[in-house]
Amino acid sequence: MKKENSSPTMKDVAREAGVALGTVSKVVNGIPVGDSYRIKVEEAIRKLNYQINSYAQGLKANKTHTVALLIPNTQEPFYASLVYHINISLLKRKYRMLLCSTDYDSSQEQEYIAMAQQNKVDGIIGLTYNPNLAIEESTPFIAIDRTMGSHIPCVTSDNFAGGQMAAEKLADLGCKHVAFLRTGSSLTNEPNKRKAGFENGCLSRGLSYEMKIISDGDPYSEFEKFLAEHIHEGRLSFDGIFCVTDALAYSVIKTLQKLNQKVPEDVQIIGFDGTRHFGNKDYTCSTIVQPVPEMAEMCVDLLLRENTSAKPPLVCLPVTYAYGGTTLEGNPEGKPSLPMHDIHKLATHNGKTMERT
Amino acid sequence: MKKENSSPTMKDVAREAGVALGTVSKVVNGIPVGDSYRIKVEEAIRKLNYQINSYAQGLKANKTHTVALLIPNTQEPFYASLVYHINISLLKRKYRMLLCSTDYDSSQEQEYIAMAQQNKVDGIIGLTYNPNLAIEESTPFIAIDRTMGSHIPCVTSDNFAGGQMAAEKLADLGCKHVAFLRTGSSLTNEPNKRKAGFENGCLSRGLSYEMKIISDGDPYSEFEKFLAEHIHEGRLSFDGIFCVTDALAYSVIKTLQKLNQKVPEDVQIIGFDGTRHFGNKDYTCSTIVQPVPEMAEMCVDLLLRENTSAKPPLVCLPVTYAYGGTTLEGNPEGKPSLPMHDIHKLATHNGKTMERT
DNA sequence: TTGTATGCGTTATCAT
DNA sequence: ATGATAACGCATACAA
Repeated sequence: MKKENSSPTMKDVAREAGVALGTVSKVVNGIPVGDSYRIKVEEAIRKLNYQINSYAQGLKANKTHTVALLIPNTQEPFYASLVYHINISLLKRKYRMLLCSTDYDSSQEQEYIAMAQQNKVDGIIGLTYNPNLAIEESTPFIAIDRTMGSHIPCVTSDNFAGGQMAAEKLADLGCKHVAFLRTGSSLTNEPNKRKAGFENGCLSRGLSYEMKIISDGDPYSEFEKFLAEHIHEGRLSFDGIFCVTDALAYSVIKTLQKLNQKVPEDVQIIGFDGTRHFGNKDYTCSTIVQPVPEMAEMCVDLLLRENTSAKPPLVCLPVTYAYGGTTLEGNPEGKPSLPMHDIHKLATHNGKTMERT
Repeated sequence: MKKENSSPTMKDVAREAGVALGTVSKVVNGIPVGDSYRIKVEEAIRKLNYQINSYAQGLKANKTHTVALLIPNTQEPFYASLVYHINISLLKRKYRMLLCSTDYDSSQEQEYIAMAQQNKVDGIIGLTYNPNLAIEESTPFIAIDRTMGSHIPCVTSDNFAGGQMAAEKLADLGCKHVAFLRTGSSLTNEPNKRKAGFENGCLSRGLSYEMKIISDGDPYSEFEKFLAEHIHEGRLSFDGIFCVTDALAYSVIKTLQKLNQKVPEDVQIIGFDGTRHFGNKDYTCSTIVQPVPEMAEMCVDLLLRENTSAKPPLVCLPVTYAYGGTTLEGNPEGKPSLPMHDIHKLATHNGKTMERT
C-alpha cells in the first residue's frame, strides 16, 4: 500500500497510457511526440484527472513561478489596491503570489522574508519599514516607496511632483496661506519627498505656508491642537491644506468640522493617494492620485526581468490630480455644485483618533 | 561547474560540517543528535546562510504548508478584511497563503483552482461565484458565504439573524414603513438569507415593508427610480431602509440626498457588513457587522482540522449591530449628536453609478 | 547515535 | 521519435 489518497503522477499516467515516463513529460510540456502516443497520453491524463505537481517541477528547475508580496495589511485602501493590482499582474504572467501581511512589524517583515526564501520564491516585492532588512542577494527584490540600496530597485510614484502639484493647485484655486500636514515614519522613504515638492511649489507660486509634522507614535490630536491654535476670531488662518495622505485628510476634515470650518468654502483640502470609497466609486477627497496599476505592473515587470543589469534603481511614476469635493473648482462634470461643508459629519460618532486630549 | 548561484543545500552543509547528510537533516528538524555534531552543523548552517528548501520538503512530505485563497478582489472593504484576517490566521500557524483574485470571473475561478491544485496546496478557502466549480475531492475546500455540497463546509455570518436584527432595530427606532433594497447574484448563497430574516423581523414586529430587488447586471439607477417613485409631495413613503450591503447603503444615501431626503431624520438607513473608512476608523453607516476575524479563524481552523469527519457543513457566526450615524438612536458615546442630513454630499461629484438614466 | 541509501515527481540526457 | 536513467533537495528506514 503506497500513497493511497495521493494524486496521480506522471508515472501513473505512463502506466495507464502504456508509454514511458519521458513521453508523458513531453506531452505535458508541449514537446512534439508521435500523434498516436500523444492521444493515448492525453486520454490517460483526462481519465486519471492528472495535474502536474509544480513543486516537483520547481525542485527540478530551481524556479517556482511564485513571488512573495510583503505589505503591512490589505485593509488600508492604498495597500488593498496595490495588492489587487500586483496580484493581477502576476497572475497574468502565470505567476503565483504569496501574500504576507506584516502589520508594520519589523521582525515579522524579516521572518516573512526568510519564509519566502525558504519557499524558494523567484522574487519578493516589499513595502517594508524595517530599516535594516536582511535580504539574500540571490533573491530578486523590488521595494515599493523606499530605496534600499543601489542593487534593489525602488518603484514609487512621483511624490515630489505630487507635492508640487498640490501646492500649485491650491495656488490656482486662490489660496493665499496654506498648510502642510504630515504624519509618518521617521524612516527615509520616497513619500517624504511630498513635503519638499510642496515647499517647492509654494515657493514657485509665492504661496506662504506652514507645516505641521508629527512622528509615528504621536496621536492625531496633535493636528487638532495645531489647527485650533490657528483659529482667530472664528477664522482659520489657512485657506488651503495639503495632507500627506487621504486618510489624514479624512481625519482633518472631521476636525475642521468640529472647529466649525467649512470645507471647501473656508478651507480647501487636498490629500494624496487617490483613495476611493468601496474600491471603485468616488474619491474620498480632492487628491493626488497614485498610478497604482502602473506601479504594480512596473514592480512585476522589473522583478521578472531577466536582464538584471537593466534594472533602474529608482522608478517614479507620474501622479495626477483628481477633484473630490474638497476643493473649489467648478464641477468638472457640469453637475450642480453642492455645498461641501457638512461632509463627513457622519463619521464623528466613534472618531477615536480625534478624541480630546 | 554545477549550480553557481544556487542556494546552499543540506549536502553543502554536511560537507562544510564534515558530517553526513542525514545528520544535518536531523539537526534542522530538531531530532536529537550528539552535541558536538549539532554544534558543527549549526555553525556550518550559519556560515553558509543555509535555508531549508520547503519545496523539496513538500515534495517529500506531500504537504506544503500552503493554502490558496480565492476571492473576487482585495479592494472592496469586506473582501479586504477577510483577506487580511485569513492571512493572519494562516501565518500564525506557519502556513503560507496563495492569493488569487478572481474578479467574479467563473473561468478564472476554475483556472485558479487548477493552479492551486497543481501547486499541491494543503487546502483552498474560496469565496466564489461559479455555480459548477470542479474541485478535486482530495483537496480540502472551505467555502465562504455559499453552500456547495455537504462535503464542503461553508463559513458565513448569521445572515438571517442579521436581516432580522435590522428589521427589529428599525422598528425599535420608530419606523413605521420600511424598505429592503438588494442587488446581488442570482446564485443561491447565504447572504440571500438577509432578505428572509428581514421579512421575518418585520412580520414579528408588525412592521410593514416593501422590497426592491434588482439583479446583477442592472444599474443602481433602478434604485434611484424606485425611491423617486415613492416620493409623494416631497416625502418619501419609507422612514427606514435596510440595504443588503454597506456599499449599497452608501449609494442609497447619495441618492436620497439628491432627492432631498434627510438621513436619518426623514429616513433611517441600516447596511450590512460593518465597513469602516480606512480600515479601522468609523463605520460607513449604521450597519450589521460581520465577525470577520472570527470567520477567518473558523475557515482556517476547519480547513486544517485533521479529523475530517468533524467538519460541520454550515457554520453561521453571530453578527452585531453598530451605530454609524444613519440611524436616530441617542449617540451611544454621549457626544453631541450632529445633524446627519448632509453626509456624503461630497460623493456626488463623480457618482457614475448614480447618473441619470 | 551516526551514516547510507532510497524515493518523492519531474526534467533532461542519453542510448536505442 | 521513444524509452531508460540520473539528478534536483530533502526525509527516513535501515544498516553500521
